[in-house]
Amino acid sequence: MTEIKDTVDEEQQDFIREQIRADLASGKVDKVITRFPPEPNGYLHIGHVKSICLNFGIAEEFDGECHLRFDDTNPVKEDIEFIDAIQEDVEWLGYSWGEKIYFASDNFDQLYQYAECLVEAGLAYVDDLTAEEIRELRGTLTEPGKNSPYRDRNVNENIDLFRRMKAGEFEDGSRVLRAKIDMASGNVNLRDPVLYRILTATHPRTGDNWKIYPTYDFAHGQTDAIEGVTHSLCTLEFEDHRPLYDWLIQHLPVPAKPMQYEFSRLNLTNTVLSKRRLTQLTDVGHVSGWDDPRMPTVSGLRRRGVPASAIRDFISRLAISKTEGTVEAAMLDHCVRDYLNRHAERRMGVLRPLKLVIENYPEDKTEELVAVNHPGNDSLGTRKIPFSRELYIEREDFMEDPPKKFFRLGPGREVRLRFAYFVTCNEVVKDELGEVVELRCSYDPETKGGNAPDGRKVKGTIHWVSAAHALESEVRLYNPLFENPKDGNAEDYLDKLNSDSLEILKGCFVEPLLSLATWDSPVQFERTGYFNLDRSSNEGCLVFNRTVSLRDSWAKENLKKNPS
RNA sequence: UGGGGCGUAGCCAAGCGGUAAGGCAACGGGUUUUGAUCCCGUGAUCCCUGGUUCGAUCCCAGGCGCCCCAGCCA
Repeated sequence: MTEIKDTVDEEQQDFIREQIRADLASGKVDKVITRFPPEPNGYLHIGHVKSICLNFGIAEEFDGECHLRFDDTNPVKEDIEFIDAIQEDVEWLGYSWGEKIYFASDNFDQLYQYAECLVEAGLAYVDDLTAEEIRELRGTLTEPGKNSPYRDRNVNENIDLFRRMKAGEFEDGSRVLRAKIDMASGNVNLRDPVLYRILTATHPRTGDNWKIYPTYDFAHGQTDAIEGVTHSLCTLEFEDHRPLYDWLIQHLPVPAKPMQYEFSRLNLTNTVLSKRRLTQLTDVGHVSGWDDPRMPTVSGLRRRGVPASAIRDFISRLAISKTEGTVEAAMLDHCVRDYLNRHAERRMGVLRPLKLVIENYPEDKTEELVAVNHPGNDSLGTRKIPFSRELYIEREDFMEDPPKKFFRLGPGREVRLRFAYFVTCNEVVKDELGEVVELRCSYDPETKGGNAPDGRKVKGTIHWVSAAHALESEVRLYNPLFENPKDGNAEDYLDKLNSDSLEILKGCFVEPLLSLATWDSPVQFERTGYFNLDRSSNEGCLVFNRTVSLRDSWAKENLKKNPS
């Protein structure tokens, strides 16, 4: 291990940055303004992080700014809880939005004025059709739509009706404001899209002031323009909306002409990244909440112990492109391990304990052995670990009838206890069921620290914990939400959930120093994985989350030999 | 003959007419008081077919495949 480096930021190149460089060079824009526009109807997930890193990242790189903007145009779905959670997540990821947080709802007055402009210009009309009727007249993907009978109302009548919609004179759903574009367009978004609808709901910010709310299409581009956004970056599914985005900007007296560019969203294997589905998982109770450590949400990853830097590193290895693909979860795991390997201090913890008694070690003796906190980074120092006659080792580090290539403990075999002594197994104690319950061993006092003066080598080194000093704790192991890489996208994804996604281990033992653990101080339990303290932990019962396991080529080889 | 996109190794991708970067995964090997880390090594007739060109992953034409759109969701 040579240097500790969290991010490697070379000049990133992608078609969006290329476009920005060109716009800057040509003088089309002199300051880049982007925006991250979440709708506060759910928690942020790692897919959103791609957009966050892109938008905030570009602002940093080009010395511009990125607005955190809540796209709060639909009060029936949105909630203050999500507004707060989203801010916390963006901040935790390491981005700042300056003094001002933007809300689409800040512009409701201006947006309304713009709508009247469109009506005045004869480019929008109030339609009395029901939602079903509108759908029927919209045509299909291969057949053109038909004009609404209300399409040719005169300007005065439209203005009057629109104002009365605003005044709350009409029922929900009874009327909408539509743009007058082209019912025969091949692009369905241009077949007189709805701009305003009547909604009776209390808005998180504007309360009951408004009876009508702008749709995404009407609010988004105009809000971009009002805020001075220069590059409005969104995902591929909005590509079809760009003509409408441009049409509105072109026909309205907006202060700027933002441009929309689309990139592909992030898809990850073995999980699900659809907000609708994540909402369902939490609502139905398949997981404990939005921050369940199995969730691909920012809060879930955080609770699981994934550092923000690792997430950002992962995103930075992704490319911004227009090709839709699915990134393997192994890529994320790699980034998490890479960061944690460099930063996490090492500790010892025994997940599935097996008692080991050193018969030639004094009953009343306790030694303090020195262990390094990080094998590749001396600056992290050392610590002392108590050692005594009775220890716990990992059950899987002992085999009664071990194969040749098994380097660990077995009857008559000698191994090294990490940072301690060489120990040899003399006797295996079993209970009445024939299960191994204890190992009787002897140690070599000459091997203190782990080296034999006579040059004798052992092939295996195992971790341990002193029985009298260890802290009992609970350890939670997490596995993917879906065993099959693609099942998160399956129609019946709920039926395909991995029933082993959470494994709770009780009666684990960890070294005493772990009493100082915190949720944001990741540690490596040597030879097993990276862990952090769960927020449900308390003094009476420590609870650790396994963030990610260590790579295990031994286990992998065994899996190949006897797949089960 | 609806519209809009996309197609480079198992996965993500660079490439912008001069003869296929990089990362992940996988597989070998070395070091190792974590079977971890680290180090070294191994993989492509660029969806197909024609055309333009001295030369095409890149340009043109025609196919094929995949994705998105018919919310008063975003």
